[in-house]
Amino acid sequence: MTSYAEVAVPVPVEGRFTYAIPDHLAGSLAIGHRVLVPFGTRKMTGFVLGRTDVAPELASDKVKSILECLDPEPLIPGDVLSLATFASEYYMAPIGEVLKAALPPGLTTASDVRLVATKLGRAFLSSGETALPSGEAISRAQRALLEACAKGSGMKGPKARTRAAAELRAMGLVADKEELALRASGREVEIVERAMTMRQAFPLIRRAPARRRIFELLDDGPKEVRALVEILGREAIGRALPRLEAEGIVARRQVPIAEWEGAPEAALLATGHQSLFPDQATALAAILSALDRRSSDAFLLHGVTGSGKTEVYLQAIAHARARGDGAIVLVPEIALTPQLEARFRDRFGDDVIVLHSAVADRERRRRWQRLRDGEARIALGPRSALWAPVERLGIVVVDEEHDASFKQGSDVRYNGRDLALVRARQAKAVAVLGSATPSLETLHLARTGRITELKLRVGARRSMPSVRIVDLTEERREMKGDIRLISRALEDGLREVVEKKEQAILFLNRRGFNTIVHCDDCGDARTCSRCDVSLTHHKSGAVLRCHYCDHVEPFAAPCRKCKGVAMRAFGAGTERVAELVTETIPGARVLRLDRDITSKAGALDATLDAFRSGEADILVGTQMVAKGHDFPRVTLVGILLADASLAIPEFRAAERTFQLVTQVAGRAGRADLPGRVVVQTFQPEHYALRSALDHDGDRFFEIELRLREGAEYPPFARLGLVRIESKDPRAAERIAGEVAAAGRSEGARIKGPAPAPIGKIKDRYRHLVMVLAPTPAKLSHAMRKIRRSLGDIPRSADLIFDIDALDLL
DNA sequence: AGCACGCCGACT
DNA sequence: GTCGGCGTGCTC
Repeated sequence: MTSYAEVAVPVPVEGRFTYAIPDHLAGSLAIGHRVLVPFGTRKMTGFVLGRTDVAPELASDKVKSILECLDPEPLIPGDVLSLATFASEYYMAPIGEVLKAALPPGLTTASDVRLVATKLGRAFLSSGETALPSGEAISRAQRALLEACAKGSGMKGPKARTRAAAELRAMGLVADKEELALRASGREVEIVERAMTMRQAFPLIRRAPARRRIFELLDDGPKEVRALVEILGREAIGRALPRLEAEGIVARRQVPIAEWEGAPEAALLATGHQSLFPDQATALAAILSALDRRSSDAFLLHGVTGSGKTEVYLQAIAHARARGDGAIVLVPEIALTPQLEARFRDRFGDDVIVLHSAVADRERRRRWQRLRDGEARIALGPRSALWAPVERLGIVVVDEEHDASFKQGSDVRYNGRDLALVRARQAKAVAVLGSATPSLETLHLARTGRITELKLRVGARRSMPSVRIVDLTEERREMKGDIRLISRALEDGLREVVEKKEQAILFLNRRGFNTIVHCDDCGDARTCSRCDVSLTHHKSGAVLRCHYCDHVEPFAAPCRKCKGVAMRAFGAGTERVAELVTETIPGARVLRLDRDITSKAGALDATLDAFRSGEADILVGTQMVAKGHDFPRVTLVGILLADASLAIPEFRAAERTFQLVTQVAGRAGRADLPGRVVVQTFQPEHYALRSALDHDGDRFFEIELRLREGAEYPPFARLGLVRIESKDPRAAERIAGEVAAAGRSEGARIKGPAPAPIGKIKDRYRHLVMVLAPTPAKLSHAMRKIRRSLGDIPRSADLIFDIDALDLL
């Protein structure tokens, strides 16, 4: 009897595909195995989700067979697979796509067929003949194709399937070359061991220090070649080891990793614990007790910057590790917080695997494999680290849980923080969400008793900074309608900082030089020709840039409306501020930190290092400066326009502002150097600002929760967003109407349809429909119904279903 | 997503 | 006459 496998294929089509299992795999193929399958005209890597003996309800000639099993053992751990299944359903994303997002890059690539020139083909080209020895002539199209195939690694794509290609193939001038899908490495390690005794070897290596050193290192048994390389360096090993081997002094061999007992045991007991403050100790005790009970409790670790959340994570993880459990730690952007990585590294050494996208694909696969093999048990990384194949998961930490970067903005629109809670629950692991400014969602979970809130008040390492508010409305009145980018109060503060050789951070949530450029003749703002977005003036290149599509045009280009050429620029971005500060503060050395700077590789680290080591006095930046960097000499933080983020038209604007201002202000001051914050704003009385500056998070949460409850917005409802995009504005509007109608007839609470706040990006018109439901299950049901009930959607339109959407622009 | 198939305009 | 444009439908 034939048996079948349900296979997930990484394509954006819903559902699983059923393949027949060939006899030779019938005994071994298991759930989680990676397989090569024929898919349409291609071969693709799929994942076995299940096995069945029931023949699929398909014409039998349609059922194809699995070609190969790609790994000796199932690649995907069971718990990751079940989490992926959950995510696929919850976020309405095809399972194959979820798995693609969950695994390190390269493990899901399809095999590639390329058309390459054969030896005969190359010989023919270099001979310069126009006809083959057989007398057969070759057409111009054939020759062009042959030349293309002879270049580089050959060619692929539709051109490789033309008639000319078939003819060349028949003549033997070109051939298909198949590159197989990636295979997991054989999971073997290369080891070296002694092949003779010291007494025998000694005369041979006495006068060769490198060889002698290697031999000595093998005294207590075989060692991994990799370990020797780490100790003595690649060069020394490269020279000495082959000679030792050739002389029969040592032997090298490959052993399966499972049999390799020389692998160093990861340090189970971490060292270097800091002593804890009472709040930290209480919080830790609660977490440890849950760990000991294996009770899958979830906690909110709520504490301001400097209250010592990281130390609690570290000790909780150390405890889990001592019990033999693994850990996952999610951070917003690991690349922005090298210090956090260093602390984990100090405490846990090789037991930590850092996974971020800056790591090359090969290395990411290697690290992933180390976790899979249980060689390291702590995964640290951004959102995607959620999927790390950590064995026996004991604890999941989400640091800065409110951070929007945990929500993936494309493909599978999952929220890493939310899935972390799911994964922890499934694994019976403890979850710890940490933040100084928790999301309303998490806070609501705590207030309704579904997770336990652990509060950390400020520790002795830091005192609360003093705050001074500059009311820009008043400032404008005094300045007769003009406002200064940097108020007198802030300017004085900066001067003082520079004089005292301390440091300051200036925060402005806008890049560029001038933010708005108007035509002097008709007054029209220069907007992007492809997006509904004002262009930003970047002085360095004398260009206007669109921050949504990166399109640039010269500053001097004529107005699109009236063709006028006189332009006037208003507003300010970080670039302008940096210049202004350099001009107005004598002796100030200024660094800038924003995406314009960090788009160059390594520039971020270089800037942060330079500032930390005191090469500059003032750091001007966007929200990047708010992330968890530790700058001990910063005593002044200036927030240039605190209400900028309040102007964003979405219901979370106040929450974002509160979080941002709190985070930025938290950069100021240490116990020994008290900090000051100068805040410039047009709305000094706004509750989000007031609460942030009074360090009164509770007040903010009470007000905001009441507003959300009144409006029945999250966290008092679940929000799904349907975004409709099309090059055709009328089609987008029409479909949005249909979506809203479908939602209403399903009984969901609908807001919209409406043009998106950013009505057009990259020449695609955008409309939004918000779907609100009381529970996740009901939201899911409504969204599914909407998707199914829609009639004919032109292919040119895109429908994006975003569950628990954060980005409403 | 890719890829094939299919039906209409400018060129060897 | 064909090469190639992108609309449409399918992938076990």
